[in-house]
Amino acid sequence: MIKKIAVLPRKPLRYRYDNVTKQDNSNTKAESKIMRLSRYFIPTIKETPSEAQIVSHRLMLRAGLIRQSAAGIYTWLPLGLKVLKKIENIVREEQNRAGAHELLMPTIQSADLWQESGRYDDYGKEMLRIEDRHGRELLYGPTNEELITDIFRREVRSYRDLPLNLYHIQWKFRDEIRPRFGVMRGREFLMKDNYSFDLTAEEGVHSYNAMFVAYLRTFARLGLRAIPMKADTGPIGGDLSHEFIVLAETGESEVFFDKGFDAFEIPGEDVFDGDLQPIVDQWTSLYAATDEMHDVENPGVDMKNIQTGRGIEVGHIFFFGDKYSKPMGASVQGPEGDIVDVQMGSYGIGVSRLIGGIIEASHDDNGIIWPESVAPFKVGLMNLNVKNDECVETCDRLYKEFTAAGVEILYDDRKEGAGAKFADMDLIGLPWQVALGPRGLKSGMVELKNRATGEREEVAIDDIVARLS
RNA sequence: CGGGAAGUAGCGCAGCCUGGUAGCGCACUACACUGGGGGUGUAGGGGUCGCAGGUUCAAAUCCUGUCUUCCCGACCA
Repeated sequence: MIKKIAVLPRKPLRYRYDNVTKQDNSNTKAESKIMRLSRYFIPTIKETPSEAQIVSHRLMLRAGLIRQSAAGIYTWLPLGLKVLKKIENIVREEQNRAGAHELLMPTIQSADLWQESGRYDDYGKEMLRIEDRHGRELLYGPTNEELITDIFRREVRSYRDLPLNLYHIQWKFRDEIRPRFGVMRGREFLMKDNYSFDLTAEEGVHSYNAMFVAYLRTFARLGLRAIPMKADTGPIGGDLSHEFIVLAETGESEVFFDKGFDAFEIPGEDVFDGDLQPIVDQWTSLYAATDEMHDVENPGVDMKNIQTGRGIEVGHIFFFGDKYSKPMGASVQGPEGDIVDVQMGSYGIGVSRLIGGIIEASHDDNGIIWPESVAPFKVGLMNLNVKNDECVETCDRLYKEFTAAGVEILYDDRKEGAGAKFADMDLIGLPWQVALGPRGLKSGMVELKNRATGEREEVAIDDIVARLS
């Protein structure tokens, strides 16, 4: 049988790059045209979805951040994805600052490595196992110790290459018996995990300390109050381990911590060159424990100084020495020519879970209250009357000016009533709301509202862009 | 995995007990009015009742199986 094949013209294909390269590729400008709510995609829900039990899950569905795809598996809608990326970036910046290097390991792993470490059988049903067309055993990675150790042992031979700290931000899958609480306890989740390699235990502790400090800074930048608590090292093992617990009234577990934490300062960004031990010593000097570790009968501490609250675990750091390096042969040649098993630590932050944590810690009856650092947009501009030409013109102008000033702005130009716009804007939770209607137009003022405090003030139309830039 | 519930329009639900033309509210579409806190009216569109099998003249409704989702517990970033 002869198939007719379309013959391509002989003329060489020539792409015109000029038009593309001349464009301004800055995010703000590229996005500016679509940040009109009438053209954007934020499907908000007025009613409470029945399956969502906790406030962050409800608000994430209502504000159009996520939609459930299967139990514990979610699609990230544009607004949710924007927040996720912002969190991811803050995590990334602080990791880089602390000296870690980013790479990206795959989600699908071969079973071989896991058989070598012995965890293929140990991990149990929580690990999602897959078979490819050739019958090879694969798995969707629940964590990456095996892979990273394999990379390390293949590429690193000498103590001169140490210390080394590698991280990635990648989707993981753990087939939880019972996923719940939306993104807080999903099966698929985005996690930053990293692994430090050092020659000696002392240097390993230094790497641990760097991560400890990086975590303090990361959570603070996310607008969270996180307290490091001594953790049960559990199956991962090791001597040194802390959980970072974010305080939120609706947290999953009860926590007990010394009032003295209130006075501690978050380390500055230049601390990594110096000795970190005093910082870690300070933050670990006071009592702090989750209900698992806290003995109510015999707390071993004067409860008069202890406050209780609820918290959500958002990070966990471990130093476990040669627990994995020894069985997997991750060693280097030391300065004396001897072969030394490296000292390892691993450090995790639940990036997707953090969105839930942030909302749990920051919301009210009307919706989400984003900390400015992770807000999907800084400002929401509302045209309260789209039938009024002058309103439209003025709002369009403000929108352009905000965009030109580099302010991340969402412009509600929909043909909705004012009430609907206010309600959606509160639900979405942008830090600043700018409302302009015919009434304000007459006096030359817009209403500026701070979402967090609820404070409103009149600001001259001509001043508002500068005010929020 | 143990215990408990639920699958009917995009969302929230009624109808099932007692089998007989598939409903309500919100959302959606069109038009008009309204225009500073989810406004009003008129007219519309949309559902093989999770799936499969069985009983019956007839099944959303009764029976069996199955899948999915949610809640409580043990587990966990």
